[in-house]
Amino acid sequence: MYFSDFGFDDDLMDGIDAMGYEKATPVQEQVIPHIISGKDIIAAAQTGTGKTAAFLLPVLHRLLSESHDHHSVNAMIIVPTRELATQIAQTLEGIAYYTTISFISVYGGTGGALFATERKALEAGVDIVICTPGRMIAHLNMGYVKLGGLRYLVLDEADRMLDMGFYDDIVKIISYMPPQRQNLMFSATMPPAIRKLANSILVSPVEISIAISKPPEQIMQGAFIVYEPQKGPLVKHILQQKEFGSVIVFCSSKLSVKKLYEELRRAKFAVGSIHSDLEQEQREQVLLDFKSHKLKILVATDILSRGIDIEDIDLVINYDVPHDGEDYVHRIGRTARAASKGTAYTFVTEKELFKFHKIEKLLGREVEKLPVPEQFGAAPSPAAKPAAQNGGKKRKFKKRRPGGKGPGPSPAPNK
DNA sequence: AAAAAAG
Repeated sequence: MYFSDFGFDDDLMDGIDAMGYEKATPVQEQVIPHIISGKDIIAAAQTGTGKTAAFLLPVLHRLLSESHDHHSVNAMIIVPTRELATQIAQTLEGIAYYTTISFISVYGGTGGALFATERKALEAGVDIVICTPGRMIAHLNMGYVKLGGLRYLVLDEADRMLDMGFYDDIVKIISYMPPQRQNLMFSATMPPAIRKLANSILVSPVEISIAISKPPEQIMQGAFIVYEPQKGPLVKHILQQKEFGSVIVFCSSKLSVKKLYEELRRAKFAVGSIHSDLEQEQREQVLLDFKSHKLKILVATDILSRGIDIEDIDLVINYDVPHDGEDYVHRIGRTARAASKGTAYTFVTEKELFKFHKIEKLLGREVEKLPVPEQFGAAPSPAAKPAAQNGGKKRKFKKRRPGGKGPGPSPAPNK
């Protein structure tokens, strides 16, 4: 199906053409007609599937083809991270270029001048607002936000937002909205908490499921089973191979990001880092530098694992094993965008083997174990299971009581 | 079990 088949507004079509969009993705094909017909939607869809345009285009089309209140916010898109808000605003800027639609992104970490600009827009009315929850609540608390004409609510990365503890914030923001509105909810996964949220805000929604929780086939996945001290030298070794262009190295904590960033910086790599301890201005600058290839390597927390679409990343390194399979899929999905090829390496220490096996289970296949180059010394055996191999080290798990009954675990004593 | 988000 082509975008010209949806009957979009002419000015909107000009923007679509200018962006080079031609064929609709499966998500777009399924979601757009329902949104145009006014239905509430709950969609299981991952990033990189064209999800953003799937909700932006029909909402824009409806705003353009129906009369709406110019002295109110008309559509609100709530997202989990500031970077995602910025990215959606950029996409919107492109496709709405030839239209009269006004929009603003509203998120924290920015100074007084920007806050005042946000306030003006929210007070005077703006067609589309893209926001993170905290900053929106700050504005709502001041009482000047005009939501009387709000007719569209989009919750993007809903599962992520709940993970981050935004449930109450979302409910609070919605409590300011008129009940007559169209609700669109997008989530990579559909755990019970998402169902609950959906039940409480969606009205007889159409359910759409496209996402299979699997990474694209064209990503070459590999894992290095290593000892912790081997990680630093190994990552430098890989980064020195000149065949890679842009690389993202994911760590599972801010501390780990900071340490690795310092180590790579001292080794004279063109490296940047991004995590929530940085000033918003730095976060944005680093991302710009990375996108413009001034920085070839970006060390990041999971702040970048979801939703962020950066072109030409050909290698993702998981310096730490991600906390769950979903995070893994999202992280490595940063590479091989738009059907290009990509490589994803994961460093797995003995401690993380169990976690990694769980991820492989979710993937439904084993990730190839790559040999650690000899110069880094002996590595743990890939077959090692934390419980099976403890080469002389202290046993970490509890000994079964001698009189213990049956094969089941004995009750753990309260320590 | 960690990240992110309001100052």
